[in-house]
Amino acid sequence: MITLDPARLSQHFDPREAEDRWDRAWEEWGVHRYDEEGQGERFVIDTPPPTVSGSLHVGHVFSYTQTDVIARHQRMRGRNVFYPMGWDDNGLPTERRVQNYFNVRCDPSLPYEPGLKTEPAGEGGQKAPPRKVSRKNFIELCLALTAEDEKAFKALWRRLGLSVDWALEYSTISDHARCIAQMSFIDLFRKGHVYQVEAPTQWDVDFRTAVAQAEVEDREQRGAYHHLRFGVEGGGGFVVATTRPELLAACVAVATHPSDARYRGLVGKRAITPLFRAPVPIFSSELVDPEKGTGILMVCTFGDATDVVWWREQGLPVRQIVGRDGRLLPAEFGSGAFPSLDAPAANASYAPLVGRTVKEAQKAIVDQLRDPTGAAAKDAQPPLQGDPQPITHPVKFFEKGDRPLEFITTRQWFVRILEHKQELLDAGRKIQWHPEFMGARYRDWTQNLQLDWGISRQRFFGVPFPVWYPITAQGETDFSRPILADQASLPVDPMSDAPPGYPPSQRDRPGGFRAEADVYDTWFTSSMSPQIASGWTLRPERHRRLFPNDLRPQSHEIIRTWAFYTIVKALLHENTVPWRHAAISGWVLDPDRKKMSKSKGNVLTPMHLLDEYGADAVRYWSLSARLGVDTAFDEKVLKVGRRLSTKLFNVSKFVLTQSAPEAPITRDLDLSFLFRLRETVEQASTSLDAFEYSTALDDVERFFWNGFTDSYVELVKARARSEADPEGRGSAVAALQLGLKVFLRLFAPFLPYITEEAWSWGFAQAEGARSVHRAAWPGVADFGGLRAVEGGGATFDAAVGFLAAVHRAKSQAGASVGRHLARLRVATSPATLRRFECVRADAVAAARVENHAAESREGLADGSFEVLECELAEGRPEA
RNA sequence: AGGCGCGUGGCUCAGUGGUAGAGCGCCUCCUUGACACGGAGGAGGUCGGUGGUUCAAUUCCACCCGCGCCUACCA
Repeated sequence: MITLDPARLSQHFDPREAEDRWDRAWEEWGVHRYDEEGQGERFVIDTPPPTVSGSLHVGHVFSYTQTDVIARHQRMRGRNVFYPMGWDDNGLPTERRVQNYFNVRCDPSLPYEPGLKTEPAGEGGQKAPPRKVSRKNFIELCLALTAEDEKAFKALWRRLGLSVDWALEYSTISDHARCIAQMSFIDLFRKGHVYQVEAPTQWDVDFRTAVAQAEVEDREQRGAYHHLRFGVEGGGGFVVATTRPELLAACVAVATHPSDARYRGLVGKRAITPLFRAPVPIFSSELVDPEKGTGILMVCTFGDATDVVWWREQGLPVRQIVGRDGRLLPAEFGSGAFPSLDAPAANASYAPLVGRTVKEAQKAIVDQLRDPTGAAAKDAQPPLQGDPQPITHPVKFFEKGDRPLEFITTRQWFVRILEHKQELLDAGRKIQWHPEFMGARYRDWTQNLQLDWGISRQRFFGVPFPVWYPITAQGETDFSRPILADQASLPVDPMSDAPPGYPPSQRDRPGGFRAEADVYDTWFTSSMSPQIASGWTLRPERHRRLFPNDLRPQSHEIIRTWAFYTIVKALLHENTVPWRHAAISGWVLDPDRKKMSKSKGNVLTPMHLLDEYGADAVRYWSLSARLGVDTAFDEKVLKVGRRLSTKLFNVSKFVLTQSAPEAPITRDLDLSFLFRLRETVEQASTSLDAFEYSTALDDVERFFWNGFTDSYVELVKARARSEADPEGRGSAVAALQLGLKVFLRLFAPFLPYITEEAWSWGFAQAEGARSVHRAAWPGVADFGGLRAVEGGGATFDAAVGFLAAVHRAKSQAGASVGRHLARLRVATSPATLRRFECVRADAVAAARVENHAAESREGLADGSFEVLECELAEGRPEA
């Protein structure tokens, strides 16, 4: 029996101080440590490595807490929990942040400057032109800044009480992760799952890199149909509608629908473009929509994805006029690539466009098109018919980009995924999604795949391909015979390391080698998070124990990227699924139910919330939301969490300061309360096993509040202090302590700080578990040996119902709860009356009734009491 | 345009084939010995709309409306 001296306990709980103290204790004690040697059942979590260059967001707190509660519960269940934390630091977001933070740009042609000094650009620093730095200097800046960013994230995670095993921390740019990611490529290459090809690729002109289908999003943009009059060889003309007149010089064909009578006569002839007077074939295609525009359109290099399809199907030439920087390239009309019936005029028209951005070029060419001298049809009408007709239409953007994507022909590496669609769909069905409907997101995405996975990025801060190419004696790079790194030499940087069998001096020389300059798509590396954590080929035994993982938690917007690619890798490398369960968290919306985003300026940062309400309260808010449900941020819920935490503090103080001789639990009220508590334990356990933590929290909280603090504690208070009834007192105090001991453990995964604090006051020592987070999850062991009680929980309910009726009567009489009643007569159902007899003494004492009578009446609901007569006692007699 | 999710008291959200639930907010009352960072009581909803199935629908089905997301649409 634990008995504390009330004077030793502080008046209030100070979350700030306690959080710091317990965080340090947990780390010191190794409470969250995975046991490498442990033989017991494991529970392996594949934690999302956050992009550290992104800003801290309440959404982070929200979803990571939802994972943590599962980790903590599993640990208390006795599982050997593997809960790592990674940082996703490589990739464009970091490069962009470094560019802005230091006002620098990477120029790979520059030499490395050792000891380069850079200052944060500050607020007004953007006005100066960016400083060009070498690739190596740029990467150093990225590493330095991400190291700082990781510190901020880690501080938040620790403050929040995530039970991560920090010994398992990793970052996706580390040597270890590079090694795994390069191994991944080598394995895919050997199995024939990757290929490279020179092909039109969606290209961001600002970042100057290719992007994958998954990174592309549509944005509604203002545009305009420009009606351009084309000529036809042998006479006549027609009008196309285009939103991209600036691509006129890149026009390679004209297309119409086979059933469109208006243009049927044109098919097979050649059209003449205005201004440039290029003869281009007219063909028909089912892909043309006769209802759209004028039903006849120009095909360019490359206006959109359909242009790419036609280029392939029709064997059209390439007239690439948009460069990698989004500006128009020089072109010589009259040459082979750019035929023209009037080359001098064409070149005169094109010359002013060279070097202009797409947007500028559009403006310039529209002016030219208004001039009748550019007409291709010899009827003296200007090529531009009427004014452009404004429309809004969806345009593809890189999700992190600012200007529309262009299709540009480049050499890229791809992973074959289209041919594995069916296996990928099967894999999705083998994974249990929580909530289940999230599996549909994966299925829909996989079914709709159009392109293989482009993994080349023309960037700097990323994991390089472990690849070189031979240079022929004539000095040509032979991309068809890539040289792969030796597995044993990983990680390699082909820009500084030489390939197997070549001396470094042969770099970029005829007969020598040339490095692959591109780096991986970030997802190529982060899709290996389970393997990075397990060690994969570097630690095969360990990998075998940890993979496939048990749980992948993540949010729904990255199902098509992170979840998808991770499934791809597990399939292609080991022909398995990467995890058994995927738990998909929802989003935090702003109070108006709008998505939080930087551009809207409605993003909430979490630190001040932790300061104001405490980590347990912030966790409570996160855990009140069900998996997969988008939740509006609501500060009220934080207040509720803080109140719950306070209540736990106070009731723990009360329970542990009661004193009684060690005694068995014998009284019906006590046993009946414990009966109900046991039911709550069972419900919570079932819910948590199904990752339905919010239901568990709700059930536990409800019974804690209504059943324990408001009812049971009040009902036994008198007996717990009784001098006259030592047995009853012993039973009461023992039941109070058992109740508290169970509640602290039930709440521990949700509110780790306050529960640890209260646990430490006595149970830690008494139970031989110094941390509540390593104590056994409540179960049969706690309730074994207790006598079965007549009526089960209904006996407890009868006492609660009686107390509620008395409270109601007192309130209606304008009296306080503590006011004594001189006389009370109540009625209840016969069954409830019978049960009430067992708890009558406690109930009457708690209600402070001097003379009472209880009678039975048919027709009343079980558990409820009706007050028939009630008389307040005069004044306040001594208790 | 298709798919998915959501629509329950002022707010945020649970829930269920059988007379509607919680917390917050609001109103009234209470400083009692764990707790005023509290406690007791109360008011407040025809569960988005219309049909259908059923003895019975907020719950199941169909359609519609509104919101959100995903996918498609780029001439």
